[in-house]
Parts: sequence; structure tokens; C-alpha cells
Amino acid sequence: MNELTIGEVAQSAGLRTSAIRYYEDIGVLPQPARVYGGHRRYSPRVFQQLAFIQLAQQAGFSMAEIQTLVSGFDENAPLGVRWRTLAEQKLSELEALITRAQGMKRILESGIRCQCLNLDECIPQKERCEKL
Amino acid sequence: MNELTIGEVAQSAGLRTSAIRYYEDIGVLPQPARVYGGHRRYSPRVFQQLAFIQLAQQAGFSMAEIQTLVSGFDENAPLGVRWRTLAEQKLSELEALITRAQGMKRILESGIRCQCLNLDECIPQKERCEKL
DNA sequence: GTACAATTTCAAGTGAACTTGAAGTCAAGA
DNA sequence: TCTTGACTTCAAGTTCACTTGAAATTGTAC
Repeated sequence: MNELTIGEVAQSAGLRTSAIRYYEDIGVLPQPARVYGGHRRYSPRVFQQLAFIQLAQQAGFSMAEIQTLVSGFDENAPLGVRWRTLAEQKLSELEALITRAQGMKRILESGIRCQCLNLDECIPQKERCEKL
Repeated sequence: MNELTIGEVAQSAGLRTSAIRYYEDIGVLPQPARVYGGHRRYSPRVFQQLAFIQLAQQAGFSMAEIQTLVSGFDENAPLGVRWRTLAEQKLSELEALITRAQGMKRILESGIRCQCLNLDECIPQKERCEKL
């Protein structure tokens, strides 16, 4: 049970096998071992790697960014300046994302509460789009 | 100055003219007036509409969703149940997005702070990917 | 050993959100 | 009037994140 086929990994992770191969192709998932015959064999560690990818995606990272993030993690040297720089930049992007999402939340909440006919009237003066 | 060409609108909003025509095509931006000859003329109100679209996009809404959102705003009837239902559903999606972004933030922050070699060691037990 | 499912690679297709290109029309200045 | 640049429509191209299909190989169950 320590060695999983791509089908088992896909099933457990809720992905298609094609997605897993794609992740490997673009380098966000390390190349797994191969048994004689060429079939891939995964250790359970792959689930953590997949979970990281999915979380990063849901947080708005592109695959290219995830690739950089992951390659930082994969290196055998201590986390380097390169990873740190990217991570710090991403952190501020995440904060901006959160701020925007909260702005959108306010707009929707005021839309739900009020009885106005259009956007101009509906968003209270102080919360107009331009200000957000 | 009350009537703007598509080029002026694009310039001020930081978009391509093609994007503005595209928004009109898919119905997230109302059809503007046309002068003799067929050129579009916009009132300054278009900037608010564009700002709403951009904010919604940045908050993770698809164009199809924005279309529904906008059509709710555009109707001449008071904001109806249909708009409200969608908005409420989107609100909870936004909250989920914010939660995920905060989870990613925690991961990145611990990555920045620590000296570990890989993801397994790097994310403190309690904050492993699976738990987020 | 014979099915049959799962896997392999590689190329091409998909949907979303636009952009680019072609071919022609319109508007403003010299 | 002529030129130049902005505009028009329509179709096709682009990027991202995958999926789908084809054709061959491998692994497993009987």
C-alpha cells in the first residue's frame, strides 16, 4: 500500500489521471518512480503535494507561480532567498485579493439589504466602486 | 465632455477597446448610444460599470456570473429575488475564498519564517495542507 | 494464454477571456 | 480634398489549465 498507481492517486485526490500527468509535465509535481514497464508508482507523500497545489490554486496562484513555489520547497538546500522573495511578494498579492474580496462582499451585502433600482443609488456614497 | 468615444473610455479605464466591445458582446456592459456613422458614445457612468466589472472579476467572479449580477442591477424593477439569491450564494463563495486565501497566507508565512528543507517539515503539524 | 482494464505517449481539442487581423468606414486637421 | 488615425464588424488566434483521443503496451484475473 506504500506504492500507488496513478489511477489510485487520482481517485483518492479527486482528480483525473490526465491532470496528474499534466502536473508532472509542467513540473509542479515531481516525477514519480517507474516500475518495469514504465507505469508510475507514487508514495503517499504525493497527496500532500497535491493538496498544496490545490490550495495554492484556490488562493489564486497560476501554475507557473506554483511551479516556482514548489521548486523552492523541492530543493535540497535550505529555503533560499529566491523562494522567500517570491513568497513575500505573493503574500502581499494575497492580502490585496482578500481586500478586494471584502470590498465585493460589502457591495453584495448592501445590494441585498437595499431597495434601490440601480448601482448608482445602491452603493452607499462612501462605498462606491471607485473607492474600493 | 459628457460623451466619450470607446478609445477615450479604454484609455481612462486602462483597457483595450477590444475588451470594451467584448464586454458589450457578452452583455456585461450595456450597449452605448451610437452617433451617425455607427461609432459608440459613452456617458461617464460607464466608468462605474467598468469598475464594478473589474472588482467582481478580481473577486473571482466569472463573466457569466457578472452578467447575471449586472442584469439584476440593470432592471427597472426593484432588486428582485433572483438577484438576491445569486448575491447571497456569491457571498458565501467569497467567504470561502477569503478563508482559503488566509490559509495560503499562513502557509507562506510559516515558509518564510522557517528554515526547513521541504514542505513536510516546513508546515507546522497543526497547519498541514490537509487541515486547511 | 486469452481477455480486458489500466497504463503509456503524443497530439489535438476545450472553454474562458480576451486579442489580433482584415477590410472597410468615419472624422478632424492641413 | 486628402490624409491619417480612430472606429466599425467579423473571424480567427492566444493563453491557461486541463481533457480527449489514438494507438500501443502492460498488468491482472480467469
